[in-house]
Amino acid sequence: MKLKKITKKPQALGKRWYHDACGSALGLELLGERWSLLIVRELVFGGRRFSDLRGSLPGISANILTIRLEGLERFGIIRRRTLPPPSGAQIYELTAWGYEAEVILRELGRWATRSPLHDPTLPLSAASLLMSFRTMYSSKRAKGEAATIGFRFGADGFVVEFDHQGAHPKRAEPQGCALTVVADPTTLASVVYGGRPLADAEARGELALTGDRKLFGRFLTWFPLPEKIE
Amino acid sequence: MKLKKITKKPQALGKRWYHDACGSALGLELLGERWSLLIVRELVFGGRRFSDLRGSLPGISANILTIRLEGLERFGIIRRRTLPPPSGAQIYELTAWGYEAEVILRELGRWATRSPLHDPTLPLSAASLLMSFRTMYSSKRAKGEAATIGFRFGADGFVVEFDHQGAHPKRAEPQGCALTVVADPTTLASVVYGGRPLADAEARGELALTGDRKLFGRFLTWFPLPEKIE
DNA sequence: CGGCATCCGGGAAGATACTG
DNA sequence: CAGTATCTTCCCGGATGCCG
Repeated sequence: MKLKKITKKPQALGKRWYHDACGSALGLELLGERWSLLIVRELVFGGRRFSDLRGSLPGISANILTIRLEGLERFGIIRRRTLPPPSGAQIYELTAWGYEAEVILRELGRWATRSPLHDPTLPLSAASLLMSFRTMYSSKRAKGEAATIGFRFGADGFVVEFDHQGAHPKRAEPQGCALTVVADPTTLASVVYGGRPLADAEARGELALTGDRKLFGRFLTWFPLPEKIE
Repeated sequence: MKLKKITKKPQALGKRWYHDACGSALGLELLGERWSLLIVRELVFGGRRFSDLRGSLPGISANILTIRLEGLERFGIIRRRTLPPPSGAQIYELTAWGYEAEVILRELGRWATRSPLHDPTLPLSAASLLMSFRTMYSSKRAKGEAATIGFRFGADGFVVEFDHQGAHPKRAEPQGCALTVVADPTTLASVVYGGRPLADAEARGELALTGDRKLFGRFLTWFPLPEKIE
C-alpha cells in the first residue's frame, strides 16, 4: 500500500501566475481558469453534487472538474459538505464570499449578450436561465407587477419572485404558484429570448403551462436583451 | 519567398468551445482566455502600442500577445489603428463595446481583493492603479471634497478628477494641478493600500509630491479596501 | 453510482531567437 | 519597434479503472 502522494499541486500558485498586484489579476488567478466561473454559476442557487455539475457543464471531464473543485475549495470560494443521513451524499456549495462572485457573472453575461455571436437558442442549464432572469429582468418593463412564478426543469423545481427590486429565484417546489411552467431550460430560453412562439413549443409538448396563462404573456416581456453592438 | 500561411486560427471558435447559450459562457469565450482581460485593462485609459502592452503585462510573450490581439480584434473588442504621421505608430484601442467591459474588471477586482491572497505591495501597472482608484474610491470617505490630482508614472502623465460621482482618470499632462504625485505605480500603491509611510517612500526618492501636501494626506483616506473574508 | 487517480494525445502557453 | 518562427513545457480533454 502506497502512502498518498503529497506532490499534488491542484492548480495555479505554482508557475503560471500573473505577477501583478491588481485585484483583477488576482481575480483571474482565482476564477480565471477554464470552467471555474461556470462551476460557480451552477452553484449560485444552492449546493450541487459532483454529477449534477458534470451534467450541467456539457463537455467538462471528470478529472478537470475534480481539479477545479479542489482549487475553488482551497481558495475559499466553495466548500464541501456531506449531507446528513440517509442521503449521505456529498455536495459542493458556495461560501458567503463565493456567492458574491455572482455579480461578476452577471456583468460578464450582460456585456457578452451584446455580441453578435450570442445565440439564445443554444442549450443552457437551469442555473444559467435563472441567472439570466436575475440579470435581464426589468421592473420597469414589468410595470411594478409583483408575481411569483414556478418552474419545473426536469427534476429541479424553482420558485421565482418578481418585484420592483428584481427577480429572486430559489430552489423550491412550484406548488401553489399562480403560474407554473414546465419545460426544459433551453426551450424556455428560446421562447423568452429567441422569440419562438409559445404555441409552437406547446404543440410539440416541450412546454406546459399551469395556471394564469395571461401572466405568462406578460412575463415574456420582462426581459429585454441589451442592444447588439454596431 | 513564401506566401503568407492562411491556416492560422487565431483563437477559440475552433474546438474548445463551451456549448452553452448562457451569456456568461459567451463572455468567457470572448474574454476568458489567459491575458485577454488584462489586455483590456491596459487599454481602458486609451490606446497603447504593442510594446507598451508587453511592458505592462509582466510575463506575456510576444506571440501570445499577437494572438490575443488578433482574437480581441476579431470579436470587435479592440481595433487597430495607425497614428497619423509623423508618429505613424500602430496602436490598439478599445471599441465602444470594449470599454464597457471595464465594469467586469471592476467587479472582478473588487471581489478578489477580499481574498487573503491579495497583496497590494506586488508590482502593478499604471492602468491597474488608476482602475483601482475608480473601483475603490469612496466619495463618502472624501466627504464630498472635489479635487483634481496629477500623477506622473515614468513617461505617462495622468490627471484624475475626484468628485461626488467618482474618480475620473484621463491621460494628460499633470500641470497646473493643485497636487502632483511622481512615483512608480507600485510605490504609490504600497502607500495608498499597503500602509507604507509616505516619509519612507519620499526619503528613498521613490515618490515626490508637488503642491498641496495636505491634500495628499486626505487623498490617502479615500480608498477603503473591502473587508477580508472570514 | 460518486469521487478520484492515471495514462495518453493534442493543443495552448512560455521562452528564445530572429527578421524587416 | 513590431511582430514572426520554432521549440519546449504544461494544461486540457477523453478514456479507463479503482474503491467506497
